Amino acid sequence: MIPPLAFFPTESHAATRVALLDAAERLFSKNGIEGTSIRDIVKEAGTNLGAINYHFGTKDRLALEVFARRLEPVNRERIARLDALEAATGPGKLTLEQILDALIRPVLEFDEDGTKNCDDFMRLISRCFQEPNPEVKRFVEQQFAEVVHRFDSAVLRVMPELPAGDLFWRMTFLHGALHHGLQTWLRFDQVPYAMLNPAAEKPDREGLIRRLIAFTAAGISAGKTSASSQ
Amino acid sequence: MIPPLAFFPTESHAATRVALLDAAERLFSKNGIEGTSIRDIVKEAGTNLGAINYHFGTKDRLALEVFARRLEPVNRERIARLDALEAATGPGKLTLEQILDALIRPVLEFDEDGTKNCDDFMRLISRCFQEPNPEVKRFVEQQFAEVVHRFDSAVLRVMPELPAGDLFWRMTFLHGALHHGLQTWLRFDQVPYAMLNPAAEKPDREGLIRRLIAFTAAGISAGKTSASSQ
DNA sequence: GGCTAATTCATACGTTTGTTTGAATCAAAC
DNA sequence: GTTTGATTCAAACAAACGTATGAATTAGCC
Repeated sequence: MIPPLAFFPTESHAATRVALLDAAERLFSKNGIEGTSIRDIVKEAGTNLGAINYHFGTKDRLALEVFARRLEPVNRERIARLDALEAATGPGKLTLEQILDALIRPVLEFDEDGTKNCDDFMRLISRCFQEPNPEVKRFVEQQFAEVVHRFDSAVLRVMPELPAGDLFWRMTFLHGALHHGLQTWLRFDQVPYAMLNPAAEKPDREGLIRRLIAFTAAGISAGKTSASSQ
Repeated sequence: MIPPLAFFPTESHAATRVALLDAAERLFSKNGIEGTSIRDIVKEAGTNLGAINYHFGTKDRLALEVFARRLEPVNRERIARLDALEAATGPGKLTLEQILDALIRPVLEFDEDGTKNCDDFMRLISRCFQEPNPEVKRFVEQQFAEVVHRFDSAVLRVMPELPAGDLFWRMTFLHGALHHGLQTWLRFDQVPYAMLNPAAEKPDREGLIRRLIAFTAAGISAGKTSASSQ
């Protein structure tokens, strides 16, 4: 019998389905997609091998849904915050820090609505750009393209003197800093060069956001005679 | 017969050995370690399955040597350049940009002595922090710890007013920007949001280095009243 | 040429992989 | 209480996996 595969997250019509997604998310974030077998997943989810075939068909589609389930809400939230910002203050009146806050904060805060397992997915986010799985990669990059386009425009409006070619690379560096910083923050207690460094401290979530914004805002406005704020 | 496994790169006593390393490097960078089978590797290297057992024993040790072969020279070069810099000008007289140049340039330039396949390994570098293989991970982080320690001290000397806790995170962001930027630069022609953005251009190697240094130097000296140079 | 050690090769072993199947179980409707 | 459709389960499939083995082949030295 052909599994009833609605293309994307229809509804969590079965608890088994979300248990599988959670288990896969946790194991993928630890061992990667290729490094996780569907037997590991069903064992962690406390169910059976056939459940994967029934709910997702193949491992590849399961992987795709693992990413889609989290990535879509995060990116929707990013754009929604930017919209709200531009609606509240005039589009030209924004500060760079406000824009970066809308871009960065949803990635670290998207468990506010009660979503659990957010740590596991945050680990996944920083990994998703190097995922070799072609379906997953295409989805991630397509999602990403939309966010980049919106935020590029917003930054350009508050920094009209910045060449667009420069902006592309600075936004690329920003995302690298964001993902690697997030990864290091989440695994702080297991990162040897963090443990060995007595001066290194793990800030709370808000502290990390503040540091990220300070660093990337300065990087994006590099070359200007003075930092954009403070 | 037990394979003659000297612990680390003894000498490339056999052409087959380096052919295997090259092939593994290329395939690992494309598909990850778990996503690459040793059968793929020996096929790419034009040799036989037994060759891996003979030269490396196991796949895990092959993976370790793939990383060690390139990472050690790169990190040696980074520290050597910093040493040379501090020897030439007094340790206190350095600029932040000079220090970052010593940190960033060797990653992008380490094929000067004729090492080929450098592109493949550059792709690997940006991936090595999320490698689940425990032996590889331990090696990478240990290598990294030494570099971080040396460069943290150097930066602190030119920016004595920067709290050491801030420095740790800013250097973390720097490495994220470096690796993700490198990854994007190498795959520029395949990155959809780069192709779709008419303003995005792929600079030459020197241009990428210049942009990276400008961005990270500004980020590290964020909060100061004026940018450190230019 | 003949001996020795190093290297390559074809082949096989036991596991684990993703996927499939068909029967068992469950929930709700009639 | 029986029927129906959805869901779970144990079992099995072929294929691919990492590893091991022993015979061929090669290269260097006497």
